[in-house]
Amino acid sequence: MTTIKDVAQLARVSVSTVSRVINQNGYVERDTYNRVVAAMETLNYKPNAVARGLVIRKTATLGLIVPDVANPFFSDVARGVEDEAIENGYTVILCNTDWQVTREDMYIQLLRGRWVEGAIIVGNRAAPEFLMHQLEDVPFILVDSRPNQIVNAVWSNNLVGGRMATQHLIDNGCYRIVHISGPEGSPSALARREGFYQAVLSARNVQVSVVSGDFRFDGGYQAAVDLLKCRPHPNGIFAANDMMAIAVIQAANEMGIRIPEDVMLVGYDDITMARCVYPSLTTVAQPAYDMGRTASKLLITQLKHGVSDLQHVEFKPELKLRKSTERMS
Amino acid sequence: MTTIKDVAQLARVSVSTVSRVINQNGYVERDTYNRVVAAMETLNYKPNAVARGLVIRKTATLGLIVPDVANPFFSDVARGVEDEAIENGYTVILCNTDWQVTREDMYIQLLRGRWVEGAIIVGNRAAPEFLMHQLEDVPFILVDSRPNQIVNAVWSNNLVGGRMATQHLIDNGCYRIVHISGPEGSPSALARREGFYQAVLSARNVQVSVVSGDFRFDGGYQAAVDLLKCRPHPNGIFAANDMMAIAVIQAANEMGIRIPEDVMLVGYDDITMARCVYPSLTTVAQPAYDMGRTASKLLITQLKHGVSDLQHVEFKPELKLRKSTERMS
DNA sequence: TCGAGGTGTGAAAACGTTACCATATGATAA
DNA sequence: TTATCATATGGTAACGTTTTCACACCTCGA
Repeated sequence: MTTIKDVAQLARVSVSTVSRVINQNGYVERDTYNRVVAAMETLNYKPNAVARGLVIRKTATLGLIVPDVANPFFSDVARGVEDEAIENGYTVILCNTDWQVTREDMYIQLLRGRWVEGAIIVGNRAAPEFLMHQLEDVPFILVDSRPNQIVNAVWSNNLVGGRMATQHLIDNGCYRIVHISGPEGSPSALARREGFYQAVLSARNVQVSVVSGDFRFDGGYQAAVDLLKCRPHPNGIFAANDMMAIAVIQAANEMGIRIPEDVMLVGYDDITMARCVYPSLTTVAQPAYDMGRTASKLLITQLKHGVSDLQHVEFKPELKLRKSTERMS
Repeated sequence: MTTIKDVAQLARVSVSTVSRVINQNGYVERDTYNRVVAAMETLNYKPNAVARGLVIRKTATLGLIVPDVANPFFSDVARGVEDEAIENGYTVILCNTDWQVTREDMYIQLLRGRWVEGAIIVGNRAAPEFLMHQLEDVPFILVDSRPNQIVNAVWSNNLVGGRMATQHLIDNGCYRIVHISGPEGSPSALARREGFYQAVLSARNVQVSVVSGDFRFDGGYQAAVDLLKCRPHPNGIFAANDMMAIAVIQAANEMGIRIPEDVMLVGYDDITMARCVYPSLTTVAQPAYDMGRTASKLLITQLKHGVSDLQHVEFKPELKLRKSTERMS
């Protein structure tokens, strides 16, 4: 490992001078400059960000914590965050919690220990108060969280979304409706389920139940198989996200159950694939990329201009009608 | 920001003692220990990993660079890498290059500057020699790269895979075959294209062409629309990955072109969705999760037991036959 | 000729931590 | 009694940077 000292020695100058060359500040003679640059070149020297960070206490890095990168919604959010960050000279450290609270906590420690300048936490499981305590002086913003009055957040209204999805099933005549819920502890999953309850509560003659999923294909598949084995099986399913909804389609296909004739299906997220499956999936859309981008922008603004007021941005969910709930009459 | 000094002061001990408490080494009296722990608690003290890293030169962190987290293949690799890493006490910093060489380079600098102990680079665009130069003494392993004799690597044989996919189209009677290629600079895309050429070269009476895609849905969609507008349009398409293949399905659906009757289609990767689209997608499977996991394991073994011999692990691609190439006769 | 101010350079003190060495106390063995 | 050893703690030098201060040199105008 070559250090600034080695460079200084080879260039026959002090470390101060090398530092000045690296950071392009202070006076340094043309000749000296060239000598230093040449020395850095021959030694393949790269300044050590760890030591640098220790001194200047700036890292130009943002931390991004997501529950599951393999989920298209979250990876789109991540892309939005990253694009905005890079345009503003920040780099992004992405951490994947796999929906585990312990991993979330671990990565928060990691980020704080690495002195990220700000953090974006998507689908946080820990309470906002706890996060504030953990992150202490690191500004952060939540995405896809529950609305709350304590911290900055970007979210789409999952309560309304869940209600819309469910109401749509009811309006289409479904009367045995099942909700495949997201993982316990996911704020958006919780809100969607609440929306589901709100909708069915005001409906007449509707049998409902909720089974728990995990926002993953496999979990959704398992839930769907169990569900569709029942006699009589539900005639309306609201899956808490598209991955699970697509798993339902898969299971139904294999079991010879027709969608939408035998059972109608609504998903959530409107991932790209929702249009491509057969039958195409009715789903509640939320603008993942924009949400990420917005969160990133808000956080960066705060970093650049100091603390600001509490910022809340809400996106409106939108029901996309497709074949999986089309009436055949 | 509270430091070890603050803790020492509050607990009325020296920083050395606090350090001993934190790292659980050396002698420290029960009473002192408790006092220090209490002090850390009240101050909400978290050791600073930056400073720590500077001294002990170990970070227990791995760097993972992927071209596109939104691509299911890469996110599955990432999950594999991460699961293995965490089981071994490492945390993973994930970086997303968006297929841009500049970002890849930027993140390599970042990782090196942050003193990751090892790096896993997926679908590298830069040459291995360049990476060796850049990363210098940071051990690393390539995933989904070209086979080469210089660095450790885990890959599946994309050449054979590309050949298999193409041969399958030929065997099914396709005679106007188009390959939608992956992004320029992606090693696996390149190999698949070579496999394509090898297969068509040994075939008689086959018209071929190659158009370039980007491994993304949108790029594949655009390519597909252009392609299917031609008269006569191709009757066999080999898309370099499943995302683009699914985009082809989408485009074909919209244009009233039937798959497989009018045009047969093969993808690559066997992502979960490949089974769910209509028609289900014939594709070349590679075990993304296992590849990531293997790479991670290899790297960690090397880190723990010092330099080892050059390690190469090859996975065999496997053709999954589904409806998109089913003969209707 | 002198001082002011711009230019170029180096020494040394931070940053927050760990590791090593020194010192002190008490217990045990010769 | 004295030497040895385990236990407990503090002081201090690193780690690789940046930044501040100090000093030296040069040029220019009065």
